[in-house]
Amino acid sequence: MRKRATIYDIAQEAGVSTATVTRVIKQDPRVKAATREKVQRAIDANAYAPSVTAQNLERGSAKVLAVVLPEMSNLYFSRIYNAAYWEADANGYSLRLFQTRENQPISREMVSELIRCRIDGVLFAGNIWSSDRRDLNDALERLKNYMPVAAICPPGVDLDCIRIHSDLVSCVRLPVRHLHTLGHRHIAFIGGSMQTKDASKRKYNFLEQLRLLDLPDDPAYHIEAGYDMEGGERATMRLLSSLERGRWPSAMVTFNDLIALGAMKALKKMGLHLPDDMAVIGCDNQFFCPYTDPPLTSIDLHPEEMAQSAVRELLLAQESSSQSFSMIRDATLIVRESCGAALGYRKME
Amino acid sequence: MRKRATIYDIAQEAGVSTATVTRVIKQDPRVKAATREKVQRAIDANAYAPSVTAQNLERGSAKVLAVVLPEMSNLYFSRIYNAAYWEADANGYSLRLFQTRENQPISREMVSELIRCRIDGVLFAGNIWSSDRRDLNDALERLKNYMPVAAICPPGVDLDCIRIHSDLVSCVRLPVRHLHTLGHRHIAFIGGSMQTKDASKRKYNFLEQLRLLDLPDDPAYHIEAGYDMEGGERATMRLLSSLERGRWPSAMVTFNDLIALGAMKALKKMGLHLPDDMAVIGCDNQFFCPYTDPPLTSIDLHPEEMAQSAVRELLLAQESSSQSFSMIRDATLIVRESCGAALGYRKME
DNA sequence: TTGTACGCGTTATCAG
DNA sequence: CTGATAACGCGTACAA
Repeated sequence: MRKRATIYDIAQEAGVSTATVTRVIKQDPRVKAATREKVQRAIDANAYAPSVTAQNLERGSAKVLAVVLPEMSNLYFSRIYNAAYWEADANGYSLRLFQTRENQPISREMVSELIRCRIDGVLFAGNIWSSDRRDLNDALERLKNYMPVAAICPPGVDLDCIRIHSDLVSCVRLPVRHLHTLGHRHIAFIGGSMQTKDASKRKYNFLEQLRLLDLPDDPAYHIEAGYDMEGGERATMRLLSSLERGRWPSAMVTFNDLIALGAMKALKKMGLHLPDDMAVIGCDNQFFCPYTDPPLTSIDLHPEEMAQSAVRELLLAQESSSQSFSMIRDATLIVRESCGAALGYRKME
Repeated sequence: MRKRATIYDIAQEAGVSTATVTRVIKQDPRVKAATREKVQRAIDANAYAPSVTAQNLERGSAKVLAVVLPEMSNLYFSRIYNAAYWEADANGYSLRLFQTRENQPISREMVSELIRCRIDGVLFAGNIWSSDRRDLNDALERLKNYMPVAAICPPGVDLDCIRIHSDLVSCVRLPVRHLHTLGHRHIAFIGGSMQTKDASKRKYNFLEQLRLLDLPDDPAYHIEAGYDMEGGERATMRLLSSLERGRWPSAMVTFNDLIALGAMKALKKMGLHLPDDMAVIGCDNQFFCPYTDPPLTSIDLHPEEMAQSAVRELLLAQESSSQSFSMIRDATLIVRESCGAALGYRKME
């Protein structure tokens, strides 16, 4: 491992001052061609590159944004990360990822770490909103003293920071209306876990939609399912086995595509055929949706755009210090074949 | 945005020197209880936390590892990242992700950036090995002057760095033997793109296996497919439509699970039924494998363990400067139902 | 037990 | 056009 050359070494070797070396590097025009060349030679000879750490200290900022996410098992989060990464990159910032341990919300240590690292702005996403409101607000208040804070969160979360909301109304209205149009009247909601703000919001909106469309609401039709395939599979088995066949719903709206995947497996195991015997709608429009059998109709929440906006606002907030901002990106229904719509089905009851 | 307190502010407020403040923070026992308390109060009052940037400058290292990956669309890479993240974390290091643009290999700028940031060790993964060997070696040589370098790469890559090899022999031998055992004789290989070291290695090993098992080798049976579902779907259509029905293979080994997903869709579109009409084996054992229809038999390359080893060796190499190391983690066949094995099928010809 | 003074590698300011 | 020098925030000898 070679010893790193410093700006002093270069200055000495070129017989100039450090200031001149900096000027050469910064392409400052007011430096004699001969001098420039001398310095450049020394730089090349030593493969010299200024230390970012020292630059950061001098500048008083490392030009780093942070994104705090629950462990990136779910592709939804890597989409957020990716979009944020390139948006930061485009603005000359780098992005550091902080992962929270297994469903643990933000810890005090993580907040400290964020502050100690002199992060220039932080974006939160994922279900950290379920944690104790007091703790969360404390953490936020502490952070806000030092950096702009943004969150991708359900609408109505009363956090005092830049809020980018996913459209949890459309997110459930769209599928319900779609199913209604196709003639379905008995629709189930297979959701996350209801302690979560996100899931409970969706369930609330779901019931609201049923009411609006004058559809029957059977309490047995909304059921917790966690956030992954296993959860979806189990929840579906539970739902169907707890009801006699005649009371089965004819369609299911799921919290996300992973749950839908599990649900579809359960349905197949029960001998049901999609979309004839059961319609299914997922959420997140993940990469595998076109490749399930049948291809899964889903909702796109546009996480990339949300992340991009978040980063932009974070960067803006650094100067204008307008810490308050709130926007909502509406959801889009992507119709495939898991409800039969693309096939021209129409449910008759 | 509050002005950050520095160690000077604290020292002044507590009426002591900066050295004492440091001692209190570092829990140095040789400091009078009264003084300690005074200082601690000042620290708390200002929510003071030492600047990591300054610490880094002083220490001469930021305790950062880097991992260079092609854009994380493929879950395979997030598994690597995640494992590396926690292993680094457990050792007091943080992990920075550098993504290469759309199939571009390592750029000169990225190498410079790595050096400028005083990264303490870098891990490469993904198909950057296809790039011009000269460029790659230059980049590596340059990097190795400043930090240990590790790579997760196909066996036989003659890179002079810490090499963690995925087992590209077992990775294709296992599926071929499995299929052979089940009575298949006409096996196709739907692979990445053959300019890639990885894919061409696998194809080579695939042919080797056919020879060993005395199976017929039809050139029409190996076909490029890229790396995603679309590629797999197209390749499969191409394969089948170019052959009259009698010459169709009875089984397909695919480069990865995404390709398998696409292939399964194509097969269904052609009216083929799995596993009766065609057996399929994927690679990577991704999360959705148990949820395809039928559940997809796949190979686990154990990317997590490879990443973990890589990080460990990187950390070790910092001191011992033993830059050369090479290990191989063998692959595991995960049998599900896409070949009928779990169902007790046996092909008769 | 505590304080002084310097180094870490840059950049910016001000003088020349 | 170029060179000293202070500052960035912290840790650490060394001294007291």
